[in-house]
Amino acid sequence: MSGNQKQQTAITPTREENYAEWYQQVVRAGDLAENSPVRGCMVIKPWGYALWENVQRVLDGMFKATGHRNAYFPLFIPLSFLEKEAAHVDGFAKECAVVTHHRLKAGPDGKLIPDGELDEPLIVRPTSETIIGATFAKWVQSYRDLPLLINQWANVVRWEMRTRLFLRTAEFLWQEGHTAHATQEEAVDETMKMLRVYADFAENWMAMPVIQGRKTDSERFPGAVDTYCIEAMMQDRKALQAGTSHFLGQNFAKASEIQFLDADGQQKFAWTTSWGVSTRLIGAMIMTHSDDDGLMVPPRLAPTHVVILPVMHKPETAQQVLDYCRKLAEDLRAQHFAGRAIEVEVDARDLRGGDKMWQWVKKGVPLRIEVGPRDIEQGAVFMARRDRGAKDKQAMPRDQFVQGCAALLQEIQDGMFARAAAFREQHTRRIDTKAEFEAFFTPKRAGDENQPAEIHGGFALAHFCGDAAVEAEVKDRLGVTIRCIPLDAPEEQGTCVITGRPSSRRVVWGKSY
RNA sequence: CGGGGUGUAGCUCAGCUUGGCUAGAGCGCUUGCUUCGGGAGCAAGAGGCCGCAGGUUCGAAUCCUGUCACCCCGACCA
Repeated sequence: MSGNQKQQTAITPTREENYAEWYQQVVRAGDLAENSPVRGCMVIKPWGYALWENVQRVLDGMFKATGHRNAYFPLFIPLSFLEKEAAHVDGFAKECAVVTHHRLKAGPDGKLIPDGELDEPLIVRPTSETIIGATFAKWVQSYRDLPLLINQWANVVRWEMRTRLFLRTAEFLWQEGHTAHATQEEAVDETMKMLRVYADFAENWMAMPVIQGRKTDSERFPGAVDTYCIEAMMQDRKALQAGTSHFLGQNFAKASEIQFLDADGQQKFAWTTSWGVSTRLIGAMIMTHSDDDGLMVPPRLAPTHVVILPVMHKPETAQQVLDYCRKLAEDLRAQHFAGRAIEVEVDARDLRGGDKMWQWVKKGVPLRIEVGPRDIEQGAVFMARRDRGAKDKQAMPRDQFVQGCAALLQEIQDGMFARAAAFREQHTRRIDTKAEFEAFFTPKRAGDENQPAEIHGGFALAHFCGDAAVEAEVKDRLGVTIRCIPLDAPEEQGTCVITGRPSSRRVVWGKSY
């Protein structure tokens, strides 16, 4: 062992030491993504993209099962489309990438300069309500054309000032559902149905507990009547909005003239919804589950469930070990978990064992199996779980492992959810006084006041009088916002934690991403 | 767009204040030996127009001017 102190964790700094930097290092160590030459845009690497593909696969199945069909709309949107809905313009105008030319020509110094100015500039979609609305207007003529249930998988661009891999990038991948309905009731039902789909996905696939709720007016999607969301608590106790579902009323239908002739012979505007989740979910997954040894992938979304590490440093047994591992992989692949064959990788790369093992730890693969000559003699495997310590390994009979693998994966999945739920529970507090509320969100500076804001706070369940000015003041002063008004919040008479005015329901307050 | 900062090897950086041998370190990479149910040791090696363009000078990574890019702190945000 070297003179340097042995590294205690695979990731430095730890979450406690510097949470933001820890996050960056987990992304890097997990080989998920990296920054690109284009400011604010990321390169998603194979392991990170495989996670996204699993998110896509599962969600796409859920969308299809609820009657939606995929389609694809243009990346470019005529500038005039954005102008059609006033609130929508306000919300997005400041972060639009604009295309003004369609050609390049060589300048005098050999540099390329834009040429061929467009009559009407195009914006790169920050979201597609307007272009899809214009299309729906053509598709919808009669009540028989409704409901129209469309989803698209796409990239969008929002020219953000500050970006962080997966959490906020200038370009990101997402899905956006857009639906049109004959009645308000139907559209509201759709909005809520898709919110539940997201909550189901977050909890049962990502192992991430979420609060379903409605946004206050100030946090609402530009142009929507109501915005609903799922909010999750990250390990720094900040809230992350992981998905949104909007009831758009007739706002966009009127802006885009989505009209139909109803059964009663009346010409009516449709009622529309939109809903989306993005690659931000990968960021949510990272910050919900990872530890100071790196990523921990929920088994049901893992690109690889089991990695087999052959111990082959003795040439005379190497082939035998490799054969045993390949056969083991084959037997495992015949098993099923969460609707697909168990994914197994035999890592026979010519690397030293420790390096290899730590790479997989940092990528968060749920199960690692080490197989050497000794195990083969005993018909055993040496098994390590990602949700336990990296050195915590146990020998078990090979066949028992194969038979029990799927159950073990589900056990890990359940354990991850339980751990995240307990964490959220631990940092959620019912608060009734202004003093306690402010103390909850004011970082205690232990000793060193130069220290960046340490991890503190969480979710405060407190009454709110509904005054947007109060909400703005709290945001300004404490950096705390109302994450949502929980759908399951019971009626409860109380007084606003800030103003003392009467309130009938607690809302969720927190700092957010 | 306001305030601050940085550009030197694949990565993280030292060197610059006070100009001067062949531009350095750690990690990573390649090769060999020894280790190895564990992120090992020793040795050798590859890799740089010192962001770019001018200028001052016998001589510039270092000083001057310009320029470009990026980072951090604010306002905005899935």
